[in-house]
Order: sequence, then C-alpha cells, then structure tokens
Amino acid sequence: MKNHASIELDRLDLRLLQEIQQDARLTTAELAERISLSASPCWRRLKRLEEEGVVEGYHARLNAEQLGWGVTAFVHIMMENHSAELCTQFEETVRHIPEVISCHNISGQYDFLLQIVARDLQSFGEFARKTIRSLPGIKEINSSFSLKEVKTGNALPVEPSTA
Amino acid sequence: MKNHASIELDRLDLRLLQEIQQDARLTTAELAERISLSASPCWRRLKRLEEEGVVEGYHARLNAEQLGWGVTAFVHIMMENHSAELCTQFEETVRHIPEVISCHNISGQYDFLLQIVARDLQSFGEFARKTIRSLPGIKEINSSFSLKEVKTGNALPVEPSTA
DNA sequence: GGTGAAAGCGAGGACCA
DNA sequence: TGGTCCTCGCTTTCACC
Repeated sequence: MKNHASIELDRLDLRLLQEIQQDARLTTAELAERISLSASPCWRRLKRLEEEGVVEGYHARLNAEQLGWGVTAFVHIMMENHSAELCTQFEETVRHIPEVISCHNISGQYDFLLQIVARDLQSFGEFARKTIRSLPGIKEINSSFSLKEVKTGNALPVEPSTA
Repeated sequence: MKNHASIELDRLDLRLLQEIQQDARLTTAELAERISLSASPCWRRLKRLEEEGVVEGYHARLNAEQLGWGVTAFVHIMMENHSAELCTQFEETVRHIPEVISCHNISGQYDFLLQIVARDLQSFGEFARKTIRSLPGIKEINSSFSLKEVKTGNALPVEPSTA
C-alpha cells in the first residue's frame, strides 16, 4: 500500500471508485458492466486501486438507532497546552475508546473535534464526565448534539472531470 | 426495510455485524467461520439484518488525499432564523453538494455542522464564498480545518454485552 | 434455530491481441 | 492496456433435522 498522493487515475478508475464506494459488494461482473469493461481488466483495476491504497477498506454501514446508539454528539476539546507529549497521549487514548467514532485535530479555537455515540443523553453525560473530562490536560469541553442527520455516508466526491 | 428501533439481536448477530462492519467483503464462508457458525444460517442472519435495516449498506472507503482532496474542513453554520422553510431549503441544497461529506443539524450555538472536502485551501475559500456563504438565511460561518485525522472509519461500537 | 447438498456463478489466473 | 476462456470455490437455495 503506497501512501503517496497523485496516483494516475483515469476516467474508468474514477467510475469504478464511484461505484464501489456506493456499493462495496458489487461483483466484478456487475462492476465491469457498469463501467463498460470486461470482467478481468475491471478486476485488475480494482486490485491495483486496493494495492495503491486508494481503496482503504470495505465497510458495512450500520444503523446506530437500531444498535441502541440514540445519541450522536460532537465534542470540541481545548487542551491546556500543546505539548507534543500531552496531545499524543490524548490521541492515543481517544483512539481506543469505541464510543469515539471519529477524532480530528483541528485549527481554530478548539484543538480536537470528536464525534461520539451514546445510548442516551444520560449515558453521554456520564461518559463525558468519567471518560473525557478526566483525561489529562483538558482545559475546556464543548458538546453539541446531533438533532438530525441531514447528510451522511462519508462518500467522497469522485469527479471524472478532475482526472 | 424497517426503521423501528429495538430489533432482537443476539450475540451472534452482534459478532456478525462487527465483522461485516470491519470488512464488508467477507464471504459468507469466512464470516461463518469467524462467528463459529455454518454458512447457511450465517447467510440467513445477514439477510435478515439487511432486511431489518441494521445493515444500511456496504461502502468502499476511499483515500481522500490520493483522490486529490487535500483539505478537510468542519464548517459551523448559524442561521438567521429557524423557520422550517429556511432550514429545509438549506438541508435540501446541502444534500446535493458533493463536497459536503456530512451535515448534521446540531444543538448549541450553531445550527449546522458540515464536514467538507476541498482540493486545497484556496479551493475551500472559493467554495465557502461561492457555494456556502451565498445560501439564503445564513447568519454566521465558522470554519476549522482538520490538521490530522486522529481516528476515522465511522465504525459503531458493537458490544455483545448490551445485547 | 441448525445441517448438508446441489447448482449456478464469480473470482482470479493464464494467455493472447 | 483490454478481451477470452477456464477452473475452483463460493454463494445461494433447497429439503430436512
């Protein structure tokens, strides 16, 4: 898996990526038909894209509600200082907390933005107090709750125009 | 596809969901082996979970960098007022902008939190000015940039304990 | 709910243009 | 690169515990 940017991607690769991003379980034959190619070269392209790391993985998207995760929260965190040690420790800890769906180090007023799930508001409160607030070096926390998922799926735009 | 919450999920279902969340391309045979079941019942369970909407879809995760999306931004938006009309229009518009990876209606100071990708900072500036700022009813915008993806994948926790 | 088996299909490779 | 063919193993669906 290469991590270099700027891999050569032609129009077929991009169409393939678009399709596979929308439905990861497409068979090679189906995929081939959709991008108007025959199965073998289509399969080879996909393998190449996997090798190059353009395709990072295949995942089932699960319904949070039905799994009992009724609350999605966005938590902004400000650190007391920006020592590499403190931040690295924070990141390492956060990475291992399953309720933390995503975490970004961000620019601006706050240092980190976390997306978190919880069973309900009460659980979230407990989680915030026990698990987040108690981490070392945290100066300020600001939580917002998702009232409505307007758009999700985390699909990247794949435009043939930019090839 | 049902949308009701609280579907019956036993330990096997949860293990299955965990596996399929991590690797959507597992074959039924592989999946069955991992959860110590034979192929047929395993396949039936998966189908049931798809039917019930617990599994919402299968998606390839693509590498943003390699597709030329060098910038990930989090944009907080405050609306001038909260008229249903204005908000619905905003949501509908936003849903159709490919650069908008996700959008949540949130509680707190701001009304919406959007995750956006752009080729570079300059493109983002242009996008923010032309596409976002010009939407009707927007009072305030606050953008932060992702400096580092500490954790991603959007995997939900699936604990057998909560079954 | 679980097992076993049968039929049809796709993955993945060899090979040619 | 792309296309064709081939083979093995898997998916999928039975009928039956």
